[in-house]
Amino acid sequence: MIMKQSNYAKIFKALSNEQRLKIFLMIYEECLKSETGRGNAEFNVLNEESCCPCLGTLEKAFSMVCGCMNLSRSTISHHFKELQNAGLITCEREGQIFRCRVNQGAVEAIKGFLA
Amino acid sequence: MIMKQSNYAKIFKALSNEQRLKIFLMIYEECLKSETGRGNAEFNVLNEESCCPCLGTLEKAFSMVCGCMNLSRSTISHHFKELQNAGLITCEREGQIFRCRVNQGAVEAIKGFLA
DNA sequence: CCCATTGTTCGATAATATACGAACAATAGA
DNA sequence: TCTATTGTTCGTATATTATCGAACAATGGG
Repeated sequence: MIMKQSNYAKIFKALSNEQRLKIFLMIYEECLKSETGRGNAEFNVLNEESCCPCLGTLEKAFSMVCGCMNLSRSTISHHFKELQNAGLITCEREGQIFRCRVNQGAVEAIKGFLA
Repeated sequence: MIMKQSNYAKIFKALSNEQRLKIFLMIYEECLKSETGRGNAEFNVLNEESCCPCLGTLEKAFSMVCGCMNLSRSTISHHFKELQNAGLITCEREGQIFRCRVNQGAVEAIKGFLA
């Protein structure tokens, strides 16, 4: 419990929507890959239930996410915003590139929730 | 990730409401106490933001929870149900005693979410 | 400069969630 | 048996969320 209860509630709310959870895990997985330089089988959660067999890099995140989830662009945009508001990810735009990163602090908080 | 995504979404949904999170943590904390035989300062999350300085045992859970949260009994009952539906707790009634337990499987799942 | 692509914002709508009080059921004690 | 307590269920009101499409803004390429 390394964070206020109300903050945990916010994080959990962001992850309580299945679509958003999926998006978050995509980004999380991508971040892991790019940090460790390899795909970690443990995190290949997407292949199981999701539809994104050819997921590239999350730098062109948005369109790919759109492509593989049956949601409109406005909805996806909304979900990205929610994840940002909950402090789970940060997104920045560099020209055409839309770069997403998982917020390490949030990851630690989640890991430390009941630990 | 030791559970299906959709199950995680369910768990997070249950914990996404601040009142319900508080209730869950009360039960969690009580379960820890009774298992280890001592209060663990790390889990005294309730004192921080909550209102239950004299929390006894969760065996008479319901009324105490009611007493220290500003919610009607029907609402509390509803929240308990939600926590049960998400698989986070189990409740059983023994006469007047309403005994709650945290579901250990769910705890493991939460701990294993990003681990 | 025009176009295609990509993301945002707005307004609408349908679905879900939160909460209450009233009525009810089960239980223990007087 | 009557009563007080405790939890459940039901109907309802209000608030929040999820989603869409349309209109818009920014960007890079031709």
